[in-house]
Amino acid sequence: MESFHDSLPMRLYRALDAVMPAFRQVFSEFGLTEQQWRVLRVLWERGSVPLSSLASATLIPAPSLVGVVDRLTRNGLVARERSTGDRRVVYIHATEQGQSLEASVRPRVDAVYAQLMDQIEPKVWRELNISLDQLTESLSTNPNDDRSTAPRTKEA
Amino acid sequence: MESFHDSLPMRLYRALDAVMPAFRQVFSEFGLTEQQWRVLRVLWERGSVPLSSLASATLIPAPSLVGVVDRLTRNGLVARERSTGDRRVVYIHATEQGQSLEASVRPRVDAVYAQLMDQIEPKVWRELNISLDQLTESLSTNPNDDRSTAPRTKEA
DNA sequence: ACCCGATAGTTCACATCTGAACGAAAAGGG
DNA sequence: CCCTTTTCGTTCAGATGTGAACTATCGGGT
Repeated sequence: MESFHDSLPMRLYRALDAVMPAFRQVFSEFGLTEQQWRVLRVLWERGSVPLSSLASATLIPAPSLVGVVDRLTRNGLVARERSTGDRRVVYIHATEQGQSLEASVRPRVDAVYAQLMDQIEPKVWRELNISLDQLTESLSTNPNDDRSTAPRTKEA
Repeated sequence: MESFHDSLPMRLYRALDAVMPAFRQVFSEFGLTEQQWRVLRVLWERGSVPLSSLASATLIPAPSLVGVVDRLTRNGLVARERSTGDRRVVYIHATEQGQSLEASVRPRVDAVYAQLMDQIEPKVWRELNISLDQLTESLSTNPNDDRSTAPRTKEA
């Protein structure tokens, strides 16, 4: 039997607690929060993105994302623009100022990431990525399957 | 090179997003939040615990934990009691009502956990646990090591 | 006994999460 | 074309996260 301390959720939370502080320190040096950085990171990569897509790409729930975008807008880093086709959709894009921020922040964050990878055995790193993907994949494919009647076979 | 989507933090967040909703649904059936359940879970296991120990055991930062304990106290599930020896320390323990809750909640949560394990290949499950532990271990042991001068050997 | 640095719990300000609800606009069916 | 259902962004209320600061208390050294 498994104790609370060794449960999967606690293991995941501990891993994040070990990984994230180093990144957050860099973010704060540029006046950014973790979520604000995630938003910018996606906008740098994709240009203009509907808010709903931004939510799924950043893993920030929509109600939270509204506030994050509000504050980024107030700071002049991003802007909203309502779609002309589907007027329910709101596109978010980085402003000039938001764009230019990439050149200064990215290298610093990438350095932390490289340093992170350097502290871990490559073998562990690979297995960790694979296991995490398989976990997420398994759960999102068959969330509430009835395993008592269905065969254990993977249908992928 | 690795995209933002495939970075380790995002993988960890996605895993949690896949795992936790099923648990939270059970918690809410009993009027508990995830953090409240974590506190009770530790108190059931250890009896009376100083708030600082409770913080590290539940991975809830102290300032948040104060509020969580406040609300649990208001609901009659836990109680504070100041240590007689070191009067800075505050011990938290479950009340009768808090204790009795275990019998109804634990089985439900354990069932979700069993169902979770059932959706994952045992091999993946084992490797995931091991990898997560090694990651956390590596980062908490040598947070800012200079790997350029030190040998890569593990000192454990 | 007195001073000082460390510790435990707390408070504060601000940002984010969680789940429910809401209004506007679009999509689908009769 | 009207009605119903969905979808998208948003708002709301309550709970939690994050980092700084503050109080009471403890421990060590003098």
